[in-house]
Amino acid sequence: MKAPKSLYNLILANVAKHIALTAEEKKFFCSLLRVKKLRKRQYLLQAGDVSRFEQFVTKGCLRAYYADEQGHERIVQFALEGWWIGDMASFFSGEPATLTIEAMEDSELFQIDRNDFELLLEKIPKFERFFRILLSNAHIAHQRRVLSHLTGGAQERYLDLRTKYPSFEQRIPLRHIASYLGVTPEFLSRMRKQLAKKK
Amino acid sequence: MKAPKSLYNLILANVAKHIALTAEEKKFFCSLLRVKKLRKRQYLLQAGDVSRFEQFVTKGCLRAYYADEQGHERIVQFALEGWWIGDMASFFSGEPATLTIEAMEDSELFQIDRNDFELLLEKIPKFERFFRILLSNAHIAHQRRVLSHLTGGAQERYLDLRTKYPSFEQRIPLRHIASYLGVTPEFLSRMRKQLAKKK
DNA sequence: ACCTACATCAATAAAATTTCTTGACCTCCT
DNA sequence: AGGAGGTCAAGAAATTTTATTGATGTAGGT
Repeated sequence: MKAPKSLYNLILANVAKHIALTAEEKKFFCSLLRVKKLRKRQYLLQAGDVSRFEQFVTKGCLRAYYADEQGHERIVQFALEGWWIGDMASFFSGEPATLTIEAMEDSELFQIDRNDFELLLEKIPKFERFFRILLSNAHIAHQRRVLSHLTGGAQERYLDLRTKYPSFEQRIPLRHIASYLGVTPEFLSRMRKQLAKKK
Repeated sequence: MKAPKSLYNLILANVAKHIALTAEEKKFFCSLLRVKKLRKRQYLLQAGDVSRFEQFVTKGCLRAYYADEQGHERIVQFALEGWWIGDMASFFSGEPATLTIEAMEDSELFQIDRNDFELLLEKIPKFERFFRILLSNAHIAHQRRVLSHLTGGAQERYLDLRTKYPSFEQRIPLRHIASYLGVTPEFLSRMRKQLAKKK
């Protein structure tokens, strides 16, 4: 270990939500993690590069987005402390990433490398379960998002986001929230004004 | 070719300063180049990563520096349009880079990859000469810099820089110039005040 | 034909960040 | 003792990034 203990506690607590590890196992797991620091606006991953890591955020705040040729960005995920983020597709397949991941604040992450990841699953099969749960949660959340786009209006999505993640508004620039919601920053700005009036 | 012709002209002109190429050779050379775009503050290379490319700046402005553990940066090179930049040590040896290279403006580069570089030298041996000249120029400049540190004061170095590269002051933040000169930004600021008074 | 829900573009305002300058006070060298 | 230069803290200035607003447009639903 070469990171302060408290950081490991954060990720261990995250793991403990789904599987129970022995002291030995915890130690082994932590030994596979490496710390990565990013400055604000720095890319963790750029579309086109291969993603060799999955990561867990211990500090800061990142966004993952697809960018089309015209430079239009569609944000698909935010990640704050305690969240996992990465381009799974590229990580597992070894193909170039389609996602770009960028730090929105100075951030710190734990990274686990593709090989160590395999090693981990081999040594501690319980992690299969852990990552399955992670993935399935992500999948469910994704489905919900798609659904909300099909059924509801932007205002509804905005309110949902606000109640579900109240901290976002304080930490994430509005234009990024707009991109996440699938509207323009201008429109989000107007929506907020509306809502403020009503109350 | 997939970049506008004028960009190729810039790099071809640079090459032509030292060696003459046939149309065929030019075409081959250009075919090995790939375009890389960087946003302001983005790293081209981070200390610790392996540098797989050498690059030629077609737009923007970058700096290369060593950072010590305390985060102190010592700038060793600036590169504007028409300059080559990279961590040769890492490029040739395959060892992790000790230099960090960062864009100071949104920038565009041509990159040539290690393998293609070898290929180039093999196919067009004239490039041996070209890169030798490049290297030796860099070497000479480096020697001069060391010398100026041993003999002269900071003011002298500053004035030299200003006459040699007048454009620097307009494009490069003073604190970077200070770092390049080996003084603190505060001290540089005072030196400038002094000089302004005298004239 | 007329809403509603949203987009675009341009201008401006407001906030945040980065850069530069200054003052006060060291230190080392000769 | 004086010159060359450093550190730290505070402000001022410049630049960049974000957010807001107004004007105007479009597509789909009723």
